[in-house]
Amino acid sequence: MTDDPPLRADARHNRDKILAAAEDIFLERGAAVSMNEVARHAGVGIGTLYRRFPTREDLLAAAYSDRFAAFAEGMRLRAEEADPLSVLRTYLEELVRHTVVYRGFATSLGIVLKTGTAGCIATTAVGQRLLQTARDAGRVRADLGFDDLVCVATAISLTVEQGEGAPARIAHLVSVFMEGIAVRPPGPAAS
Amino acid sequence: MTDDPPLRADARHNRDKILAAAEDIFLERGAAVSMNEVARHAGVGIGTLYRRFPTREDLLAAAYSDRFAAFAEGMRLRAEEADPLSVLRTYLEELVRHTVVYRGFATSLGIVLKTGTAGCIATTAVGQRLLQTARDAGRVRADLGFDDLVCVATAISLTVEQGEGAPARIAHLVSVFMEGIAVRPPGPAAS
DNA sequence: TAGGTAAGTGGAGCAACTCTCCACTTACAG
DNA sequence: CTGTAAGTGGAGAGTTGCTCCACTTACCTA
Repeated sequence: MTDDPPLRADARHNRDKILAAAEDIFLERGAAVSMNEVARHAGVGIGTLYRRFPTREDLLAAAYSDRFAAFAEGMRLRAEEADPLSVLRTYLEELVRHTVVYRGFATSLGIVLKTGTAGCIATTAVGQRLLQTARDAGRVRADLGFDDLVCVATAISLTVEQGEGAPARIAHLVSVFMEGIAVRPPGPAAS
Repeated sequence: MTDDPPLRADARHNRDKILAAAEDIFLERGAAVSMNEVARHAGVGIGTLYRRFPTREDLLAAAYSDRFAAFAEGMRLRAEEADPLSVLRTYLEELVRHTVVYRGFATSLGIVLKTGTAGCIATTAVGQRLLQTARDAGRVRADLGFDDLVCVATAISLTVEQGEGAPARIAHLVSVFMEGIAVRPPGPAAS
């Protein structure tokens, strides 16, 4: 969409330093770490940081871009699988798994996905496509939107973060969302 | 649990002023408003506010206590109704409805419910009881805990907040979680 | 009714944060 | 080599959350 003018060599170098430092420090101290600290850790001035990444979400999105791009590509390859519900479940589980990599990232997920980073665009696009496929196959309620999926991923990430044992809990909560709370009435088992 | 010593008359009066101001200002500006502003609006010093409510969650919980207490009492009266699923659905809907009263409260719901306020204790207790009843009747997944319900309520509150038209959307999302995302296999319609 | 005292008060002040602005520096095209 | 547009860093303004403590006051006791 926006093809920004190419960066000068020194600027590009600083950008890389910032991203490397952000990755480090977000992993270690969570996504709410102060911008000053990121700048100091990267060895650049605070002004430089803000010039390149005007908001925290921009920085988070950039730091996540590769991760999200790889995730989206992986899901794209599975998009044509036989069972669209199972692919959708995997998508949700993975999205949460990536979200909880940085502690405190969950609350920003919705905003970050809208920043327009390559990885975020790809993640959104493939998610919408998986949902559409499942909907077309009549396997998913017609009134379910992609925003609902993001909402669910956010909530699960939030609880997983502030609770203890993670991976099993993610699968469990995704399953609650997929299968519902109520027990299915015992009918003829359809495939 | 903790039966704190009774407050002096002036302290009690200030506490009431703070709660009234908090209610006002949370309604108008959301749950993230600054503590300074709450104190100013209440006409007390910031020190007084912090002495009485050491954390924002404590203040939120206190401001919500009456609301939650009334809600819990209402649900308690319906606990013996014939259909435990329908009561549980109502519980979820109401919990969300109360949560979205203050914009930005959703993310704190889990923490606030654990603060030990009378209303919060009652709300938790009645929710656990409704869930237990539904579980005993085999109408709800056996692996579903109260924390999961809170997680669901958080998720719904989050999307409702940032979306538009509210009450229908709440009912819709609650239904998504109650019945699941997947379309039911077309079988003989069980009641 | 007075007086001692523990409880309560308010706000100055500190530390930490976000973000802007601009005087200086530097890469690079011509 | 040089002009200049792009880039830099950090001082500083404006907000917060929260503490601390010199003062004030309600309430018990005699």
